[in-house]
Parts: sequence; C-alpha cells; structure tokens
Amino acid sequence: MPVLGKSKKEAVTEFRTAEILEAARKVFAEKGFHDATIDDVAGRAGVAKGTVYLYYRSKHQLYWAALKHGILSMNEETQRKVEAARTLEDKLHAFVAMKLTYFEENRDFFKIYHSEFGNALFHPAHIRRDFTDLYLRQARVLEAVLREAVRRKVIRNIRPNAAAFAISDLTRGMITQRLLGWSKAAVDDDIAFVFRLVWKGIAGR
Amino acid sequence: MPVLGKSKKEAVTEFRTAEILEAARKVFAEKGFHDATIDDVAGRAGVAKGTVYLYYRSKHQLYWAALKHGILSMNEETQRKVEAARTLEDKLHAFVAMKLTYFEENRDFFKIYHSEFGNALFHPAHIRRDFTDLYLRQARVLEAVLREAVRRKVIRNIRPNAAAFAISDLTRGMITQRLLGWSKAAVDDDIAFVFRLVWKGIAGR
Amino acid sequence: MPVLGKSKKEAVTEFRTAEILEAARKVFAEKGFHDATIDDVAGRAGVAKGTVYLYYRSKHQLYWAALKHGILSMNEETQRKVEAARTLEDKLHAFVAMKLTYFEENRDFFKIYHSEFGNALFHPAHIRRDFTDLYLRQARVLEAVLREAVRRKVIRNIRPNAAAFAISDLTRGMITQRLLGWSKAAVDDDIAFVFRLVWKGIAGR
Amino acid sequence: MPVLGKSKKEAVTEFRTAEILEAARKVFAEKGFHDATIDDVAGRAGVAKGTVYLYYRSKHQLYWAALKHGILSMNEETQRKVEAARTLEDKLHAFVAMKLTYFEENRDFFKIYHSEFGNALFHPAHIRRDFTDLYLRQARVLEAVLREAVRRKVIRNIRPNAAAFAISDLTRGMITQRLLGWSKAAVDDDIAFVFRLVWKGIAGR
DNA sequence: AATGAATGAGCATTCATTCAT
DNA sequence: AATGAATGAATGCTCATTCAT
Repeated sequence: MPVLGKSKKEAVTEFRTAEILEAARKVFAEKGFHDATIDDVAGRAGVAKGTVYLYYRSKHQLYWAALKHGILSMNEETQRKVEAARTLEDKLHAFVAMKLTYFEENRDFFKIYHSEFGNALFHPAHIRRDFTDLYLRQARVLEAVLREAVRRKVIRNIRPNAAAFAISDLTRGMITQRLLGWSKAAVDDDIAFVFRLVWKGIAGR
Repeated sequence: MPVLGKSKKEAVTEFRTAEILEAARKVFAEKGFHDATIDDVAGRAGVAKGTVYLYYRSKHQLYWAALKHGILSMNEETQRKVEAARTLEDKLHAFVAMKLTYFEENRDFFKIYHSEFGNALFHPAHIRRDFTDLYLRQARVLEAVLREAVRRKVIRNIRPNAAAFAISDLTRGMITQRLLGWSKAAVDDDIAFVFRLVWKGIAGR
Repeated sequence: MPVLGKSKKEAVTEFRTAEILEAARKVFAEKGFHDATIDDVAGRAGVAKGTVYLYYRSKHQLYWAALKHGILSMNEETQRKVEAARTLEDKLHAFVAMKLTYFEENRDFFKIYHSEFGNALFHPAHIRRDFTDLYLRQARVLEAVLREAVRRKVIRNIRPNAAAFAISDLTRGMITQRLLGWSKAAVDDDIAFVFRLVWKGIAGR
Repeated sequence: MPVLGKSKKEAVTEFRTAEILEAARKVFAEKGFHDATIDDVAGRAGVAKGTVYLYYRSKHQLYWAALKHGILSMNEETQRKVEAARTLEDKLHAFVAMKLTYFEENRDFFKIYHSEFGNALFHPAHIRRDFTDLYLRQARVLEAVLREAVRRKVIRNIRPNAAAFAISDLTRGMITQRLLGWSKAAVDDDIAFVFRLVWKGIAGR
C-alpha cells in the first residue's frame, strides 16, 4: 500500500525496463537491428530471453523503444540548451554544439539513430509516422526559432522548416564523418565549422 | 567469329547481368537488404534462383554490385555536369541540381544509397572501405573545385573537404525530405534553397 | 533442491541428449551421413529441428557424437571382457566373440562405424585424428595383450600392433559379411572361424 | 568406311569414355562421392559438363563405372598373377603381394574401392548386387584355390569362401593402415606379415 | 515475475540434370 | 557431338516467439 510514489512492483518494472532498454541500445548499436538477437540483449541485460518479452512485445518494439528513449532524452536536452540561449546566434550555436557533443558522448545511440534514417525509407507509412513525429518535434524547436528570426528580419527570408532540416542534416552529417573517421578535427573546430556555414548561409541580405 | 564488338555469348551475359542488377536494385530498394530474398530478385528478373548465382557470387555481392553500379553512374554524370559548368557558382549549382534531379528520377537507387549510410556504421572497416572509396571519389570532385576557389579567394577560407561533405549532406538530406514527403516544394525550389544556403554559407568575407 | 543426483534440468538435458543421439544413430545408419537430414533425426526423436541444434552444434557434431558414443560403449565392453579372461587364448576369443555379438545386436552402430572407415580416407588429417584416437585405443588393448604374449613366447615373434589391427580387420570383415548376407553361418561358427584363423596364424613356431 | 576394327565414331566414344572415367576416378578419390561434383570431373577431363552426360547417364552411373572399371582391371591382374603361380603357397603369396603393390600404385582407386565397402551397407539390395557380384568374383578365384587345397588336404578343413573373404579383409586392412599412415613398415614386410598370418592360420593340423 | 527449452518458419546456397544452340 | 546457361529441388542452420514450470 504505497501511498506516495510507485508501488514496489512498479519500481521493479521500471528498473527492468530501463535495464533492458540500455542493453538493447548497446546491442543494437553494436550489430544493427538485424544482426542483433534478443538473446544478445537478454544476455547483456542479465536476464533470460523470456523476460525481455515480458516488457516488450517484440524485437521491433524493443528497437523502437530504445530509439525513442534516446531521441526523447536528446530532444529534451536540446530544447533546454536552445531555450537557455538568448540570441538567435547563441541558440543556433547551442543547437549545433549540443548535438555534436551529445553524440560524441552517446555514440551507441547515434548509430541507431543514424541507421534509422536509412531504414526509414523502407518502413511503411504507419510505422514511419512515429519516427517522423519524434524527429520533427526536434526540428520544430529550431523551426520556431528560425521563424521568429525571419519575422524579425534577423535573417533572410528563408523557409524555416527547410532551414531547420538543413541544420540538422549538416550537424548529423558532421557527426557521421567523425564516427567514420573522415574528420580528424577537434570537436570544437567541427562545431565552429558547421555553425559558421549555417550562420552565413541563413544570414540576411 | 564476331569481328567487331562482343560475341553473342558476351552479349547474353551482359544482358543477364544488367537484367538481374536492375531487378536487384528494385527489390533491395523496396525491402532493404535483409528483407529482400534472392528469390525476390530472381522472380523480378524473370529467372530462376540458381541463375542469379551464375552471375553474382552471393547476396552481398549482388547488393554491392547494385550499389556500386548506381554510384558509378551517378558519379559519372555528376562529374560531367560539374566540369561542364564554368564558374564556381555554376559548378556548385550544377552539383546540387544534378543530385536532386538524378535521385528524383532514380528513387530506387537513392533508397539503397541512403540506407548504406545508415549501415556503414555497422560494417567492419574492411567492408566499409569500398563504399568509402566510392563515396569519397565523388566528394573529391567537389573538394577540388572548392580548394581552387579558396586559393583564388573566390570564397572564404573554408576546409574544402569538410565543405564538400557538408554540401553532399545538405543535398542528400533534402532528397530524403522529399522522399519522406517532408518537403512539398517543387524540385527547383529545393535546389535553389540548398544552393543559396551553401553559396552564402561559403561566401567570402 | 535436489540433494542427490542430478537436478531436474540436468535430467531433462540428459534425456534429450540421449534421445536425439539414439535417433541420430538410427537415421545415420539407415541413410548414411550425407543422405540423412537433420529433419529426419528430429522427426525420429520426436522433436523439432531447432531442438536438435540446442543439443548439438551441427550435423557433423551430431554424427561424430553418435559415432563416438558407440565406440566408447563398445570399447568399454571389449576391455571388460578381455580383462576378465585369463589366458591369451581366452582373451583373444573374448575379443572376437565380443565384437561379433556386440555388432550383431548393434547393427545400426556398426553401419556408422564401418562407413567411417570408408570415409576416413577422405577426411583431412585434423578431422581424422579423433576417430583414429578412439580406434587405436581399442587396438591398443589387444596390442598390449599380444606384446606380453610375444615377450613370454606364448606366440611367435609377431609385430604386436600389426597383429592387433589384423585381428580387428578380420573381425570387422566377418561382421560385414554377415550384414551383407555373405555369411549364412551361425554366429558361433563365425566366431570360431575367426578365432581359429587368428590363433593358428599367430601361434609360436 | 572402316573395314577392320572400330569406326572413327566408336574410337572417339571409347576415347572420351576412358578420359572421363579416369577423371572421375581421380576426382572421386580426392573428394569422395558426395563432395565431388560433375563439374569437377568435367573440368578434370577437359570437357564440358553436358558432355559427361552424353557418356554416363548420371553421377551414380559414372561413379559406378569408375569403380567397376577399377575392380575389373584389378581382378584381371589378380587372376593372372594367381594362375601364374604353381603351388598354393605361391598363389596365396601372389594374391597378397599383388593387392598390396597394386593399391600402392593405385591409391586413387583404392580410396573409391575402400569407401564402397562403407557405403555398401547403405545401398538398397538391387544396387548392392552389382558391387557384390564383382567383389565376389574376385573372392571366388581365391575360393577355388582354397577349395582344391582343402580337398587335397594341403590345408586344414576350413570354409573356403570364408577364408577367401578373410584373406581379402586382411589384405585390404593392411593397405588401409598403410594409407592412413598407421603402418610405417616396408611394403615387403607388410606383405610378408599378412602372408605368414594367413598361411599359418589356414595350415593343416 | 522469471525462466529457458522448444518450436518451426524462413533463406542462402549448391549442384545434378536438362536442353537449346 | 559438344556445350554451358538455366533450372529448381533440397537442406543446414538461425532466431523470434511461445509457454509450461
């Protein structure tokens, strides 16, 4: 009869869920969706195969949960950082910097996140929608900032949503290059590079 | 005794190879590597399963052949278009325009091409190398152009290879948005959008 | 909390293992290694195909396990019988008699065992070694007996290991003849035949 | 218009037949029946796959033809050697010596021949008959010699056919040991070993 | 809740055999 | 006669999912 907070059962469930999710993220990041097995995840989480199915309906669901959890965490942090910045310039810089450093520290998650862009084109519309929603939510933070900047003529009259995507793509591309070893520059240099490109690219006049 | 051109046998081989390759491209584009079966490809090509193996050693080889063929075709056309343009501005515009229209017309190929970026992070280095080589070859065309422009101070002092990747990423991102239905704009508008962003982004001063 | 003996799980595992091994022996004996399928074995054992792989890593391993199990059982019984006999004459007779009656009752196993001699010439050295080891172990029991007999001049000065092989070959040959229907004699007559041939063949002087 | 002997066509047929047969013997000896492919044989014979089927109805037929051809050649030579010897002792010695030296020089054939003993137990009766016939034909040469010797009391009253098999088994066993590297003795020593064992084993008294 | 043994659908690959040229 | 491209049946093995304990 827990009065406040969660019951013991709920606590255990939450714990297991998180434990499995973390294992899933690592395993999917290591091998990709297809080459990862539920056994791998279970082993990594220190539970039996059947236990995974107590918490997630299927391999796809588990994958999706891991992806979603990662995106939400990231979005949250992104939003916080962007909102904390005052000027447009600072906000954009915060966005780019946040992404690069976040993924630098969460390479596991980036691999899943990034591969999902590749997979997305194969998913049927109804499956894609969830991913789209999450992804767009993030873009919309940027979009809102840009829209306001356009309105106030701080930047040129650019399509805000397209610009938001473009900034995301540039940032994501830079991270990929780093992970693939194509960029040997320091993180800060890469952040500066992306930021300046964007900043000049959207500048007024 | 064919004197000129190919013997009949060679012609048949070439025909079958192309036939199967095309079927592979379509099938892999539809389902992705893992969910596509050799039977799917064979059926699409109108041959028996065994026949596929007469021309390609394995499913992986077939996939890679389809990917490589597409990249080479595209690179060739890209290079032609870029070289045909005179000024830096024209060259960049040609690059962006070419990509967007090419993929607009070769959506099948784009899906494979794009998903390979997602997969690339999972491939072991030795497998990745081939893809990397092909991909970088294309980036280098752009890189050379940019390097020259930097040298002549036509644009600001930007890292040419990073800029080349950035342009590729922006372009690829825009195509993805189009395929996912996130951009409803006309192709020309999207081309213009990307081009202007890039052009201003790398502009001098 | 089983205190004595095996846990329930171990019992089940042991049971399944034995069950599948027996099915394998029958199926391989019926069709030979190549024409037997894992499905055949699974069907015979009353389990699904995948279950076989829970207990044996591959078809080859299963085959080898069946062969090894049979050889070990036989060797054990051979050794017991030979050691129980007192004189050289009795020991040799026991060896021959044991083999003929054992295989008379374990025809399935004999077919696998015998075919392995045929296959042995094709196996690469490293695969052959295991079989060789097991086979030689059996010959060495005989060899030791013969060596001692030579030393004590109970028999003529014959190469003990060659003689041991010869006795095994003669015995095995006789069993083959029986299985192929080439010998219609009673088992005891065939035992007597082989024993006398050997006994006189190695006799002193 | 060939007047004497074979027509040109027959000559070609005979040539091809022999050529393919020899290739088959080598290939089957190298890999065994199952792991050898018709392509291997065709390649070795320097003809195309289809050509093999012009001369042999199936892989099994080809295998059998190679086996039969080898057995017939060997039987012929065995018979010649045995008949050339005058006394029983010489005949037996000739038999053993002939086999060991023949196989020493025709290891390819021995591998096929030997493996057939292993396979024989799996063949259905009707397939087995052909092999049996050929094999027994050879044993009967020995059997006749032994029968006569028993009648004239040169040796003890032993079952001639069983003895014939026994001698064959001993000889074959010795060859196997040599091929497997279990006997390092000189051929002549091994011949002597087998001969003496047999000779004493069937001696009178 | 947790387990992990059991299941069986699914697929890449091989190769004997055929047949049009 | 000779070829070798095409065929498609056949099978070892994997792994997501279920369910009795």
